[in-house]
Amino acid sequence: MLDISIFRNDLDGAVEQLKRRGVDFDRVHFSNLEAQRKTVQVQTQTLQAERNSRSKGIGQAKAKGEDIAPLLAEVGTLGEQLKAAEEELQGIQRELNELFMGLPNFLDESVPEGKSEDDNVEVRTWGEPTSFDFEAKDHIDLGAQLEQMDFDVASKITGSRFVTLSGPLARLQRALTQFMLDLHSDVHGYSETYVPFMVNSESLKGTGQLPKFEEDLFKLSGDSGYYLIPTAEVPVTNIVRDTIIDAAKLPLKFVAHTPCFRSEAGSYGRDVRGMVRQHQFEKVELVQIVRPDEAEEAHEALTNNAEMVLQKLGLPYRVVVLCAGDTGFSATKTYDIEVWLPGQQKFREISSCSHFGNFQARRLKARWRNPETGKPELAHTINGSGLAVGRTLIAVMENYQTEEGRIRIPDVLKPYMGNRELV
RNA sequence: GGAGAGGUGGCUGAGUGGCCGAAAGCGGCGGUCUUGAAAACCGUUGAGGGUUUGUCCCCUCCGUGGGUUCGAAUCCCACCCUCUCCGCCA
Repeated sequence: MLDISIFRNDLDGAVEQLKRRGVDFDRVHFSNLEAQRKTVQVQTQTLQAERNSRSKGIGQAKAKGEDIAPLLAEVGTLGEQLKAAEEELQGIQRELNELFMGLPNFLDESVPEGKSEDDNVEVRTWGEPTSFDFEAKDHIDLGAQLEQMDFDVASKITGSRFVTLSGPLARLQRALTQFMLDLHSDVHGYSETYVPFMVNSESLKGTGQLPKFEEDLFKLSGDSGYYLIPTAEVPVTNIVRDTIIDAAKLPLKFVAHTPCFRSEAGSYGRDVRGMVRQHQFEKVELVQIVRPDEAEEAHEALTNNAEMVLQKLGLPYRVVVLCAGDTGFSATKTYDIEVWLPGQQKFREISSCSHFGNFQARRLKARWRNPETGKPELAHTINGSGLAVGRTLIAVMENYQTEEGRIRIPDVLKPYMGNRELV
């Protein structure tokens, strides 16, 4: 959530910021609401103060054994007035809160202008697109030929956008997961974390998926109100919800492997074939909770941590910075890492590394105690995939395929694959 | 699923209608002492918001949401969560 005081102090600037995101902020509506809030809040608090002092007076009179009947009569309709004022204030505050919960984060100055993913800006590339002296297949054909990847069986079991893996290919996915977890925990200093795969709505509000993006989520039936997680970001970041973190403990660095569940509402017709876009996929997620003054550096570092997975695997990729129109709701700046997929002759997103500033922290009430001021201040949150395992599996298959349709196993994965050479 | 206990400040834990934003202890911070540290002693120490820049005043917060009352941490109702015992179970 954005800081409402920015809107109070510099409405023009705030409106301008939102315009970059294509949000047309209704400043008249806001100003009216805010003026009402001010009036009603002062009125409410005045009435509360009066109630408090009169009640105190009655208590003291009673203690002295005086007659309190006249005092009680004086209170009169104060209670009713107060109740009415409190209800009005509550209504206004609810409206303001709803308004602000629906506003996206301000963008970082360095985010390029633009409307769609076509306007994202390449920051760097690593490696050269893999070339073959034969006709390269995509992962769908490779998986089918190996008879270790089956979309038809999955659609029988469940429906579209699911897959089954079997044999060495299933193990390869597990190997990738293990490799990523080990790299991030042993080398990059993240703390391995296991979390629930279902979360309550408070957690989803905290990280920004709710209230605006409910249609992207799978909600469980029954009374629990729980949702399947769309990313480990939700449970992991919510570890620090409603906490004040000791400055000495920062930065907090978590790595978690979870399945992710997404309804993919609105993506009908996109990537319908293959494993690129599924309702369920595996992901290794990196999350950092940091001091504001270290956030930008941490965002770069986290992105590099994710890139390192691809470098170790020898998979060519590029990094792009998302433009204004493509940057997600809660993020102030996002780098996407895109891996080269020979089957599509394209770079495809395999990781999204975002800096949220204090946007999530304000919703989460995630704070740290600044030793300089002694006061709690909002932390900054950063996260990124390190990496999307399913898509990494695809990338390995397509980039490491042989003419016979087998998959060579990257060196770093061999220990996890019983030292075999080929799938 | 059945029975019971409990949710209070960074932590432990008192508090059953007004003197309670809340005892005490621990922890933290500052100081005295010390070559330094520890110990001891003294002081200090919750969060959020309004108003205002007069740092004086005011408001809210004792799991959450309602209710009773002039007045609620304290009484009533609902819900959530934690723990213990029994049953069941991966």
